[in-house]
Amino acid sequence: MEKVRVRFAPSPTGPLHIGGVRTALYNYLFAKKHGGDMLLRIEDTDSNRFVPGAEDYIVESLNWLGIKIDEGVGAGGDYGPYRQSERKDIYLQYVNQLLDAGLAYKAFDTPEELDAKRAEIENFQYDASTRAQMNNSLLLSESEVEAKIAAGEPYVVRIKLEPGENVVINDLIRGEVIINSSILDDKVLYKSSDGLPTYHLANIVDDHLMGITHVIRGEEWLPSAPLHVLLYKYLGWADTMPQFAHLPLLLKPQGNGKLSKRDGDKLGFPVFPLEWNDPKSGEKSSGYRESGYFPEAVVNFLALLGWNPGTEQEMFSMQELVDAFSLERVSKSGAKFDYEKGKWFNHNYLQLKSNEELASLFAKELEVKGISVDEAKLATIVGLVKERVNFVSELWEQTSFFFEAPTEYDEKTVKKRWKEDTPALMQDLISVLDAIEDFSSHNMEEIVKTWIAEKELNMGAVMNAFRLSVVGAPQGPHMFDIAAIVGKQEIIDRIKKAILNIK
RNA sequence: GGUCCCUUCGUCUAUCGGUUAGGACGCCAGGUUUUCAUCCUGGAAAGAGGAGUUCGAUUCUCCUAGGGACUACCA
Repeated sequence: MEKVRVRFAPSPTGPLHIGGVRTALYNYLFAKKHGGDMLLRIEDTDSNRFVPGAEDYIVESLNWLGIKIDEGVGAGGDYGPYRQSERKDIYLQYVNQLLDAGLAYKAFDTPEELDAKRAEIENFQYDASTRAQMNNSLLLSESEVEAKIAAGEPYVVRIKLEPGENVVINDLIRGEVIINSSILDDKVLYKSSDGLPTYHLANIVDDHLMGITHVIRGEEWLPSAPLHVLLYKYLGWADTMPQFAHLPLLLKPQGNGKLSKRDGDKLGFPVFPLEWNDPKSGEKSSGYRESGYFPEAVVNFLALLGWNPGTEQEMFSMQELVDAFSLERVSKSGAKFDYEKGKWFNHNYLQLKSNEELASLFAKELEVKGISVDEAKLATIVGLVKERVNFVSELWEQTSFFFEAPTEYDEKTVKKRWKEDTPALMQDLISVLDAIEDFSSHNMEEIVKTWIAEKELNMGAVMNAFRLSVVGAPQGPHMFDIAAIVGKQEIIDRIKKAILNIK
């Protein structure tokens, strides 16, 4: 079997969105599963929609996620250039081939004329039934055409489709899809205005020239797949046409429609892998990376949206995904994006990180707050609370009391746990704590518990008031672990402060 | 409107004619705990509707309904 070659071919019209990321991921998994190559091609044939920075953004995103590019933009290779805007001459050659073969023609209709036609005729379509009413080379003599072009009249090249043919697409996910060519229109393949082809032509030419074996793309391309099949045929490449797989779409969690770039942060979660600052509008959109997601979590989460291994395993490393992946197990229906599940994945990956690794990430956040803590100590603290959080950014609210004394005390808890005799009790606790030499968690616990037992005190009354004094709220890890880390003097100070300030 | 694709718990999904329709997220309850969280245990929760094929349909076929995509000199 020939070597598998797949491509991810985004258009640099803005940041990559999460659906595009999944398409890239599935391409990558498929390629690696079969020992093949993953190419990155930039489809910048629409000069009007080009956005500066988008290409770098795409490369950086894939890099962050661990989707490695074997060939193409940012990686080089023997089939370049990999930017379509740099391949003008190549496309022109095939445009001419189609023109010469009578499989395409030049059309001079202006956008205004086309709009007028669409307004005039309901469901107007530029095809075999209407092209005779239009302004194109099929109706003009060669010299007339040349004269128009010489006069600088812009034109487009349209494919000349024959009606009544059933075009069969053998989709690896959907099976056989049959579409009649009569419903297709004479799509524009090339624009003289900028000398660039449209997606359809560029895509087929590049996939062919680059030896692409499998085209794995979003379902939005399914309706134009027959056009692509026909183009392979027109260009004489039917024998080596790649296989197609149209992926189900990622849908909005609520409401209707597919997830789109324009959703930005409106949905309450990022739709981009990395933060994006729009150079035109100045608008900033959040990214998964900046929101504190681990790339492994994003990859794992995305992989399972539309694909499943057929087993009950949910946690997958990239390598495990590669090993388990198959297009047969990609589902056919669109998947609503479930942000909650994404958080759960991040939670799980966070648990897998070492305390030291998390501490060093957390240290950066503390630095911003002007807090510097010994890394070993910080690792201990993180270890105590990490199972409570989904993100490193949530660590602060779980640990702030390790670094600063509470400034207020949770009202409900005060009402419930701070009774008339509590100040006296806390005063006694201070004496007990003050007398402890080895202020380790275990030793402290033994001494305090013995004291409680001997004095026949109420464990809950002591411990809850103790916690309220130190933490300010009814939460947090084991009380003696907290106390050992915070240290004797500070603990005593906090209890004193609580006695003075509560009520 | 037209064409195509799709349809199992709220969500992601398993099931490739015979199952008490399974798992996960989320939700609820109970347990553990000095608190909260974690954790453990349990629970509620699904085959869109209608025909047909079959001894037997969630599974195959058709119709209806619903959802989605496409319908640009955008990709």
